[in-house]
Amino acid sequence: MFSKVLVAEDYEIANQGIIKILNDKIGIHNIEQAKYCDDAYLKFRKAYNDQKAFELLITDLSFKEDHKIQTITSGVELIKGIRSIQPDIKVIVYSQENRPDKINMLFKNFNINGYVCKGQNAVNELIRCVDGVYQGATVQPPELTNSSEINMMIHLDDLDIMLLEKLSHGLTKKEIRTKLKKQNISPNSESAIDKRVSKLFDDFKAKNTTHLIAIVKDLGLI
Amino acid sequence: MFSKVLVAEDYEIANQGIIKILNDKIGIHNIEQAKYCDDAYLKFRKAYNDQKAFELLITDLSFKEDHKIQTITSGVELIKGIRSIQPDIKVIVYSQENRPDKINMLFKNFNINGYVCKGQNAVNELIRCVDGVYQGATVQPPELTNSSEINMMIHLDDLDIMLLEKLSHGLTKKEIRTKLKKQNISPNSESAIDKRVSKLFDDFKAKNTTHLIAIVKDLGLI
DNA sequence: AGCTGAATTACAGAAATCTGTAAGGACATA
DNA sequence: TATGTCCTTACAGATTTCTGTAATTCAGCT
Repeated sequence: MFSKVLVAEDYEIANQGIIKILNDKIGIHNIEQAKYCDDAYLKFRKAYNDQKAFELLITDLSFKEDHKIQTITSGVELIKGIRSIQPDIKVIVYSQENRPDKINMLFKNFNINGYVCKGQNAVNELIRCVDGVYQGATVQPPELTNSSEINMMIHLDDLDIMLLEKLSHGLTKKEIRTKLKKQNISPNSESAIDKRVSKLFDDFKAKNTTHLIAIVKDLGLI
Repeated sequence: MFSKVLVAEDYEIANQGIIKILNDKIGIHNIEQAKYCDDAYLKFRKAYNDQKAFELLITDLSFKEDHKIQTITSGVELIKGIRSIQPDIKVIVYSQENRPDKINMLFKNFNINGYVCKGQNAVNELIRCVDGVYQGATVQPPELTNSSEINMMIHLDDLDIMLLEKLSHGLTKKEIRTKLKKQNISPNSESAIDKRVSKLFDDFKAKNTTHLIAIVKDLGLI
C-alpha cells in the first residue's frame, strides 16, 4: 500500500475525515495535510527534495479564498505543478464536482488516477479508489459510469456559454447583439441569438430564459 | 465533558471528520453516527428508552435524498422530534448554511445551543463550540457576528421565496397567479406579483427576472 | 461550376415582461 | 370620524421574449 500521502483540502473537517479513513480503514499512517494549495505545493517540494517524496496526492478542486493570498488557487493548478516535477505521482481528486464532462476532462487532460465525489458513500468509494489506484488502475466514480445525465450529452461551445452568461447578467438580446457586433464575433444577429437560445431551451427542457438560467446555474455550468 | 454524542451528517467523510475531532481533540469516545435523519432518530429513541440517553446532538441541516425513503428529511425536523422527547438535550448544528437570518432563526425558534459553519476553520470552531455548549453557553459562529452581507439586510418572506422558486421553474406570472388563486394565497393578482418582483429587482439590483434568478441562485437563496 | 446542407440573417406576429398611474380596502392613530 | 400609510388590485402602453417562415450566405463535395 502507499506509504506516504499528501491531502489537500480546505475544509478541515473533511480533511480530518479523509485522514481517519486512510488511518483506520486502509492503514496508511504517514499522511500530511494542507488547507491551501500553496501549502500543499511547498510540502510536496520539500519532501521531494529530501528524497522522501509523496506517492499519492489526494486533492480537492476548489479552494475557498480567504485573507491569505495564494499563487496556486485551484486543485488543477496544484496537480499541474506537482506533476511537472514528479510525473509519476498518483493523483486522486476528491471534489463536490459531479458534472461528467468536467470529471472526464480531468482524466483526459491531467491523467488523474482516480476521482471520488463528495457524498453519502464517499468512504467506501475512497477506499475502493485508493486500492485501485495503488494497483495501477484508473478508478472512475459511479457518477461517470452510470451517468445518463443530461449535461453529458449536451455540447456547449464558447458562444453558448457566453450567451448564458450575458443572459444571467440581465442583458437583453438586443444588448447582447450590440456587444457581439462590437467585438466582431460572427453570429451577431438577433435572430441567430434567438435560434441558439431556443436550441438551449430544447436541450435543457427549459420553458423560458429565466428557467434556462436557473437550470444551468443548478448544473454549475455558469 | 459530554460522555455520549450523536452525529447526524449524510456526507460520510465529514461524519468521520467530526468523530475524529471529538475523539482526538476533545476526548469523547462514546459516539454514534447516522447518515439519515430517520436513522438518527431511531438511535436516539433507543438510547433514551434504554436510559442511556445522548447528551449532545451534532447535526447537519440538509440531507441529500437517495433511494431510501425517509420520514424525517431535514435537520430541523430531527431537532424538533428529539427535543419533543428530551427537551434538555444539547444541540449543535453543523452546516454549510451561512445566511445570518437563517442561522438566527435556528437559535430563536429551535433554541439550538451552538452553530458551526462548514468551512476552513471548522475544526477549531467545533472544539470551541462543544466546549462552550458543555459549559452551558450559547455559541454563535463568527459568520453571525461579523456579517455585513447583503442577504442580511434583505428580508425575504415565504411568498418571496415561493415566487422566486416558481419563476426559476419557468412559470409565467399568469401561471403563478392561477396557482396562488387555487391555493387561496392572498396576494394573487398579477400586478401584486409584479410589484413584489419589482421590489426584489430593487433589493438585489437586478435588471430583469432572469438576472434576478441568477443572483439568488448564486447567493444560494433558492 | 453546380448542388447540398447547415448556419446566419431578416422579418413579423402573438405572448410575456416591465413600468407606470390610479383606485380600493385594511389598519392604526389622532 | 377623519387621516395617513401600507398593501392589494386594475389597467395601459412600451419593450422584450418567443416562435414561426423565408431569404441569404457559406463550406464541402462531385
